[in-house]
Amino acid sequence: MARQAAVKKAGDLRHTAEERRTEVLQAAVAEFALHGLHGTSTEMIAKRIGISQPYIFRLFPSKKALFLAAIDQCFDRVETAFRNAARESANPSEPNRHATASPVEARLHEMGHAYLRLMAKRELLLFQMQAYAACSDEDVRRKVKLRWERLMKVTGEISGASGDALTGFFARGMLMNVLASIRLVPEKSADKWGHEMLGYG
Amino acid sequence: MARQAAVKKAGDLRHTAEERRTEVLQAAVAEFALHGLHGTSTEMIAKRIGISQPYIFRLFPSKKALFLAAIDQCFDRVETAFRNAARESANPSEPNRHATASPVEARLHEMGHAYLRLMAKRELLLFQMQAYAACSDEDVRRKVKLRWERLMKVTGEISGASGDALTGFFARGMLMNVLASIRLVPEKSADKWGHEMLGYG
DNA sequence: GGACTTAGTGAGTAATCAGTCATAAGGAGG
DNA sequence: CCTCCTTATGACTGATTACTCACTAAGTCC
Repeated sequence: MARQAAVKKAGDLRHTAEERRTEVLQAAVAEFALHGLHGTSTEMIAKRIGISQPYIFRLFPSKKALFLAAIDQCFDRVETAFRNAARESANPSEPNRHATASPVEARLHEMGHAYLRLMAKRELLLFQMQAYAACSDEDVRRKVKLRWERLMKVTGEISGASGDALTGFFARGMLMNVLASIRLVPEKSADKWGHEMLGYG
Repeated sequence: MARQAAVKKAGDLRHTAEERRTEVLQAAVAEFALHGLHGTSTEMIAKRIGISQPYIFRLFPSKKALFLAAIDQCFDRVETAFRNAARESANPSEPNRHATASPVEARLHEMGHAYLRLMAKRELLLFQMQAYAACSDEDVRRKVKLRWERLMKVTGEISGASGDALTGFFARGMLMNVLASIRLVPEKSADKWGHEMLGYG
């Protein structure tokens, strides 16, 4: 707060390292999503938020470390969205949509919608594909594998689903990822299509 | 034939441009699968088959053109495998495995197995992921989209499946791709797991 | 054996890259 | 005012890149 009391020359401010780190991370997700680990230069990331390229290396030890942090952020966002969706489906703020569905189905339904909303921005969607593609790198693979295991466990726990229902849920999600990556589905009808795809039309 | 009559000093032979092109294409699939479009240098590809790096550019106009050719080859192999599988399931050389299944189910079953066999080599599997990841490039995206549309059409035609059955078939395939990419599944039980995953256990 | 075509390479180029380092400059506390 | 810490950059480096070009040599036809 003391810092905020100082006069603000717009855009001239210095930020804390922590603020910058999150900025860089966000920019990194955006750039990595478009061009992948090897196709993205640290300069691209720096330019996106208007800092110098060397400063990236003060905030992250290497480009790969930044990529790994981006993976964590990506999975965190999915996990959070799933938790919120499951919580929302607990107190039915949306009445009479699927009165006949079981609680488990209702939660999966809500989580499917949450996933669609998250991926509609395309940034997370494309970054996810880049993360899978970069899995020939052992560090990347380890991290992605770890987060997948955790996501499946968490998803099973909070939805109550298991076995075929859970597998089917993730399977439809992955197909959606691919088809959305290549824009096989007309943009305009993506919403409707997504809901049908996920089996909750 | 006239060419073959000449004395062969092992390894000293010159090949036709066409032979080299297929060699290069094969090497390209292997390298691109591991390191992606941007992570693979033309030198890596050249070294793999023991030719000079500049010669690549006599056989293909650019690195991207080579990548696009690799995409075609990848989808061709899947398509061929599917066609063969459907043909095989027509004359039941394997009796009494699923006597109760409908012809459509039997064909999908056989095609699922064929896909597992193809992907077991991991080369096509990983290259596929690289192709999806490279879809921010418009030329790549166009080609992948085209081949996907064609693959879905062909698959529907030769299997007789449609709607949910077809969607489910591809969805399970994509989930398998991802989980196999990150080796989430223990290598030893991959076969059994794959069959269960595809719903034909 | 000589002329012509085709396979194949060595040497280079201009550009780009991740990462380093010395140093500037903003702000807080005295 | 001065001191000290942190934010931030400019200038650089050695390595790597896709791609070009002039050239060699192998094989073919007459």
